[in-house]
This record gives sequence, C-alpha cells and structure tokens, in this order.
Amino acid sequence: MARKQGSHAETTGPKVRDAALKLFARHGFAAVSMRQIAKEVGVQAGALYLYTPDKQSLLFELMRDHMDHLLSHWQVPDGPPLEQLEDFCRHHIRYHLDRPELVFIAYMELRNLEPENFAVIETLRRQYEDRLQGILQRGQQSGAFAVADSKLATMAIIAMLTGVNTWYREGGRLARADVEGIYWDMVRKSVAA
Amino acid sequence: MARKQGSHAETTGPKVRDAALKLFARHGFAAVSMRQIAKEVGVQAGALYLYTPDKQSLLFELMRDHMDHLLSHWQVPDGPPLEQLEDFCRHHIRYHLDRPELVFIAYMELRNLEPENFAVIETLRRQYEDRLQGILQRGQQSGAFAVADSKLATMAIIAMLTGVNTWYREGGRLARADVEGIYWDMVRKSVAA
DNA sequence: TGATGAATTGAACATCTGTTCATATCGGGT
DNA sequence: ACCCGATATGAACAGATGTTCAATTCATCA
Repeated sequence: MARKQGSHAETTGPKVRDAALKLFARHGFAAVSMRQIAKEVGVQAGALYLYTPDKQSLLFELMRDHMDHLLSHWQVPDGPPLEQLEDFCRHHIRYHLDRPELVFIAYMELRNLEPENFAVIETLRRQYEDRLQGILQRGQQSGAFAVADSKLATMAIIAMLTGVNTWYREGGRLARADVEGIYWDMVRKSVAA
Repeated sequence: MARKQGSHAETTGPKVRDAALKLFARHGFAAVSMRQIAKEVGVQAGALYLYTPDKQSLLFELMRDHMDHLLSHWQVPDGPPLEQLEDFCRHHIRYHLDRPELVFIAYMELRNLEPENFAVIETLRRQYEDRLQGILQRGQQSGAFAVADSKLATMAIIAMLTGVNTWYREGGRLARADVEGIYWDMVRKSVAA
C-alpha cells in the first residue's frame, strides 16, 4: 500500500486541520495523539507530516490563524464610544458563537504552546484587548462611560462575553439575537455614566 | 531500598495532593504523568498508589473537595437582594483569588473527568450557580434589579468575576480590595433597575 | 504510453504511559 | 529488644507516544 486513490494535498491538508480542531477542542491538545488525528482524517499517522512539521505547529497555526482572522474581521468603526462598544459586543458574541471550537482552543490551550509561540498569540490577544480598552478610555474621557479602571473593565467585559460559549447551545431557549441583546444590555449598563 | 526515613502517611498524603494540584494547574491533567507527580513529591511513582487509587481520582477529588468547600464556605445571607448580591460578588472574588490553582483546574479540566465524576462536579457547580440565580430572581421580583433573563445574567456575572484569575497578579497595580470594589460596581450597575 | 513527482503506507525508533507487585526497610508499640 | 504493620522501592507490564523513512502506488503531463 502507498498512495491512495483520489488523494490530493488540497483535500487532505484542510482535513488534517479540521480533524485537529475538532479533537483538540473535544479532548484537549495533550490528550489527543497524532494517530487519533490520522484516524479521523482517514490516513496513517506518518502522512500527517506532509502537512505539518509537528504536533505543536498544528496547535499554534490553528490559534494564530484564529487570532489573525479575529483581528482582521473587525475594526473599531467610526462613531461615538457607545456605538463602538455596542458594535464590539455584538460582533464578539456573534463571532464566538460561530466558532465555538476555535474559541475554546484559543482560551484553553495557551499553556500547551511553546514559549515563542505563546508570545505570538499573547501579542495578538493583547491587540484585541487594546481595541476594547481604547473604546472605554475614549468613552470615559467624553463622559459617556464611568469606568473606574479601563484595563479591568476590558478584562471583565471580555470574560463575560466569551463566557457565552460555556452555556449557549443551538436550538436552546434563547435565540442568538436575544443573547446578543441581553449581553449588550448588561455591558451597556455596567459601564454607564 | 524500601521505606524512607521520616516517612509518614500524614506527611506524604497531602504532599501528593499538593503536587498534583500544582502540576495539573501548570501543565494540565493530561500533560502531567504520575512520574512527574512522584518526582515533585520526592518519591517513586509506585508509592503514589498508597494515596490514590488512580490518576483520575487525584483529579476528581481535587475538584470535588474544591466545590464542596466553595459551597460550604458561603451561604446566601439574610437581607435584601442587593446586599446578597454584593456579598456573593465580594466573596466570589476573594475566594477565587485565594485559590488560583484550584479554580483554574475546576474550570479547565472538566473534560478530563470520566462521565460519572463529571456528573458529580456538574451538580455541585449547578448548586453554586443556582444560589446566584435565586438572588437575581428575588431582586427582579422586588424591583431591585432589572435582568432580562436570570439564567443568562447568572452565567454572565460568574464568567466576569471568575475572569479575574486570568489577569490578576499579586503585587500588581491594583490591590485585592480595589479589584473587589470595581468588579462589584460593574455587576451592580449591570443588573440595576 | 511512459515517465516523473506527489501522496501515502507501514514498519521501525526510542521513550514514555498508568499501574501492579514482590521485596525491603523503617517507625512505633510491647 | 523485638516484631509487625505501615511505607516505600524498583523492576516489570503491555501498550501508547511523536516522529522518521524506505518503499510503493497514484495522478498528471509530455
């Protein structure tokens, strides 16, 4: 046995990525073996190394691409701080509910990154936080918000919004739009002047 | 070689628990081997089985004891909902800042629990959430709060408060009391009528 | 049709995994 | 001083781990 029928790098490559995403999210990076990923793809373990230099890179690239996309997918819009904050909150929830596995990995597997990789992800995450903090600071200056500490408020809001992924289930009691609205309402009030 | 000088079950038992706590928090359950735990304790791997039936129990008992203690350490006090909520928030932050490792494990290692163990921890966690939800519901009825959905608000508040562990560092810019006060202020406003 | 390179296998590597157990030594009570 | 149970060792188990590589088959283009 060797090369399989219908085999293509353009097909197998994404499959490897998807399998890793699914299994890392479900069982955790450390608990998933290369052989399990290979089985999910429908290939032998050795073939994975045509698509990734090693297991660590599989995790790192998943996280880096996620953060890159998160940052490029949304910019702070023009407008008053209150509108910017609403846009941030609604986008954050929508984006996170659309990608529960990537979000889960990005928050859970930081400690499994090698130091250099960790530093890269930390920088990207920090950029995202800084956008929110900027909004809060400008709103504080303009009198639209009353936040005692913009950094703490940033962390508090992000933690609160990201938490939606721990309980939201498709087809549950609340629709996405409801969730979005209720969270935004809480955030709005929490920073209100 | 066999039994070591100064060996005592009352000494080694807690050491095993502490080593597991420290290493699980730092590297994750799946990434830590029994031999690493043994090394941290200063003992051979086989000796660990004098103190735990297996690795899974080590994790489960850590989590169960944590949740038991969390529940017994605080009850909803008498008084108006606003005061109950403040007590909850301040206690939650204090309790969590005092036990960063246990908290981290309790939130990160749920998926590494075997189904029966997971069910036990889920029940305990649910009890804790229900206390907060009860406060919010009573406040809603009395007109003290305006929460669109008490379950969602419960999850939002707990996520926000627990998030303090991701960024707070001892000796940083803010003292614990400051953090407690600022978080409480945000929560109070977020549910305000 | 034939050749070339891309895609994959399957075996092999050394090392690590959780757990068990016969054996040995230590601590404390008599 | 002696003994027994508590406490530990260290070797052994069978299997899993990430990764490499020669060998092999397939897809594609001349």
